[in-house]
Amino acid sequence: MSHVPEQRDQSDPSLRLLWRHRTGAREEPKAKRGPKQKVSVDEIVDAAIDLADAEGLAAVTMRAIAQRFGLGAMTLYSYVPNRDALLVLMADQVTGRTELPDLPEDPRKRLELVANLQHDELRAHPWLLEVQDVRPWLGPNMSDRYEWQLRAVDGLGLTDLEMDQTVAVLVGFAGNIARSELMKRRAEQVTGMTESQWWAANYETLNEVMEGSDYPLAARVGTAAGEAYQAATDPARELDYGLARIIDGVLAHVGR
Amino acid sequence: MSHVPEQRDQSDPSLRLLWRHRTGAREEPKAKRGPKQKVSVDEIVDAAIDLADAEGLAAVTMRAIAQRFGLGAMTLYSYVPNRDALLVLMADQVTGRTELPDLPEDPRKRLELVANLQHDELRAHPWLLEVQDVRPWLGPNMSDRYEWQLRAVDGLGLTDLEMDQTVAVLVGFAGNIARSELMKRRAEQVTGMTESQWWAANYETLNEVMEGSDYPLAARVGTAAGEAYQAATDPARELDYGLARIIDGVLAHVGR
DNA sequence: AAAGAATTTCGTACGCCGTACGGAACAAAT
DNA sequence: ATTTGTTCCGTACGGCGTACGAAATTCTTT
Repeated sequence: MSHVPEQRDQSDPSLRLLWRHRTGAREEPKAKRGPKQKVSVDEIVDAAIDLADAEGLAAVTMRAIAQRFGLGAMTLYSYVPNRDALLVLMADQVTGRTELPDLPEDPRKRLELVANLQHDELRAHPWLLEVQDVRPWLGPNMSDRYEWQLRAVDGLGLTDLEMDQTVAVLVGFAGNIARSELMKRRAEQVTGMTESQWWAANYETLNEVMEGSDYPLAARVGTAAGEAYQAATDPARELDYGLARIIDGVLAHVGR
Repeated sequence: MSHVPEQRDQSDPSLRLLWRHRTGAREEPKAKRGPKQKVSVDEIVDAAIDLADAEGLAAVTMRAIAQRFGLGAMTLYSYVPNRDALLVLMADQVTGRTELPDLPEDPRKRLELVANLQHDELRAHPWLLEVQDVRPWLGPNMSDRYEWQLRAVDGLGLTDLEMDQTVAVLVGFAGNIARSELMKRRAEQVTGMTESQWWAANYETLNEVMEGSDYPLAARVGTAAGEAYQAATDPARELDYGLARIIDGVLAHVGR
């Protein structure tokens, strides 16, 4: 008999897992053998998201998740190929939780909405910032998101390439704001002091150690920025300035 | 005898380590006891940087670094309090390696320079992106950098607060570009296929799995972007578009 | 010169992590 | 009734950061 050379399936196994819910109409529940599965992939992913929200991504260990269901650690591997795949599933699943509102008419408002939605989401689930480092994965909910983002920049007069890049700039900026907020929170948590307390505690040491160097602008601007950030009751609006400049630039580019 | 209540030193121990080289003129070499140290903090940090450059931040383990000097793993802890502190030292030390060029007259060129310098550095040392997550630390070289960045946006007519935010936007954008480039490289390394090979290998699966959903814009824009990124011989210039928009916005804001 | 004190070196060990492996329990197909 | 493919999961391996304490080394003090 002739033997077809095995044509190994090069396709990524995570893909089918990501799209498990809306894979083409013909689902085949096809009764499987072995013990009934005690939980579902969705439950596992949800539990992992809960854990990450509550205690950070580092707390999302296979053992910790399994324990939530009274399962052995290795049992998870019959639901998910490995931890990284789980992180991707978490990212897509949590992305699906925020619904995508209708886009306003006003172009500026549209672009603001794209950035703000991303920012709010990242504030609610800061661990997404760390997962992003794994892969820009294309799950169903992330695909929906991307399509929605493109709709927001559609019709402005941008080229296809510019549309993609504009979305990237907006989303990336929102991510940077979220990241800086996260770092601040983490710093306070690790040191056990607020930012101003830290500065007070290290004032002498800093003076002593920086003797010889001088930073006229940094000193002036730094304290100004410090006070402003501290005074701001709503730090979420830290992104207003940068966002305004970016949108100005984009709208000017397309001649509005 | 009266007893002063111990007034524990709340100052961060890493600070003195960071500024070890330019701490106030009065250095006290003050002969210490015990065996001579076989290496220096700088050598350790440099070795760690080499490792990170060559094999990524994950390869920077205490054991691996120690081995480079023929030392026991625990020996490093007499030079550096812990791994996180070492990462901060690495970040500051590598920041000191790129010299800060004179700033051009033209405001636009100044802002471009800030972003490009950051981008080039992150391309050369991608692990900096992961270290940033640890802390926005203020070492000597990072302070120099910040001061230089502020000089670049000084005199444009921005408020102090806006100066800080403008620098943050530029530097953050450069970081995002670097991050996306890094993810692309990593994806190719992990899958063992180029990006177009991956799309080819998963074409069928994607079609099958996305049956039912449709992404008109994403399909059009995605392929356009994909081809463009692939065609670009110099992907480093991926940042041109976003950078131009951001700078447009900033310069418009100050009325130039 | 001898004793004491402070430091560096580093072997061992602990508690984590992801996960490879293989056996047992189970349910469907034969 | 037997085979076959799954699920569940205990055990174990290698790797990580690092706490601890002993040994070695060097300066300070007697």
